[in-house]
Amino acid sequence: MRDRAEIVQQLIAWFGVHARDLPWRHNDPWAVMVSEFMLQQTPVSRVLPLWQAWLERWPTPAALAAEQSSEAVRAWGRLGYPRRALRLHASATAITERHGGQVPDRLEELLALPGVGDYTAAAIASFAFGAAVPVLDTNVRRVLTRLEVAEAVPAASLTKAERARAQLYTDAAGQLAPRWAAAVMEFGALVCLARRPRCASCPVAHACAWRAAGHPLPAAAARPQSWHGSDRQCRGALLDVVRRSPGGVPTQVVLDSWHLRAQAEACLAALEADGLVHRTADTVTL
DNA sequence: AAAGCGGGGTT
DNA sequence: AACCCAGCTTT
Repeated sequence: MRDRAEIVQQLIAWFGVHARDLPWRHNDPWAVMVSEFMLQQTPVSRVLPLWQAWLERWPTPAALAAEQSSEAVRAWGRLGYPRRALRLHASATAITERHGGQVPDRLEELLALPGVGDYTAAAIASFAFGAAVPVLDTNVRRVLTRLEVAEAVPAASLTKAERARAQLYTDAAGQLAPRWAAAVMEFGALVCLARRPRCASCPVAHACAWRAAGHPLPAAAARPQSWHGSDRQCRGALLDVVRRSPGGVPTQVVLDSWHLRAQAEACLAALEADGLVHRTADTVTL
């Protein structure tokens, strides 16, 4: 019989010893929210310096909402997925207008904010407000899949079974649910690693079905679109040219920064449609 | 369910 | 060169 309460207790104990001292863990809900946006598909090490600069400049949602969204895109720099900057700015505006400038604490209200999905809503509710909700990020999905399903990698998309499983652990944690949420995520990030898990220093190896099965390898994953020459690389290159030129850049300079004219035209149009750049007669601005 | 969206560090 | 990273939105 699986003793989830024991696993919860052991990983919380592990967390007490090994948790990183990440700055957003002892800051206000807005600071937590900014960190969650930046951490979407982005490693902690790259987020740390930008998060600090962002909060010094915009310490509240109202402060960010008072700026043009283009300033948010510029400050986002090369963190990646710049639409996150637009969505964070739009969320700050919504919080200022609809929530009196305070980050909401209910899942339903959080989910209504642009750029906030299931994971981010649960993370803010748990980490900033102490809500007893499952927080299912890529780390937690991997940990629970290995513990109970005996597979190295979770399914491509979140399943009902995973949600139900995560809920069992949250229930088992009781009052310690927020602590559990932080602990199991940290455990996935530091020990139960995707590539080379450190099973020798795992406090719950005794309960791991994947380990018991002999660490079967994952099925070969589908190849993503190659980066070199992709629209994503093109968009990033074009946006970087615009971002580094206060006051705007001639359209021709932007287009000439990419080696394929047709692709550059299409990507610039897409960036404009996304609201990441704006075009006047013959110049491009943020 | 699958595709599109960034960028950089690690292996 | 492939893999990975505190995902969200649209189709």
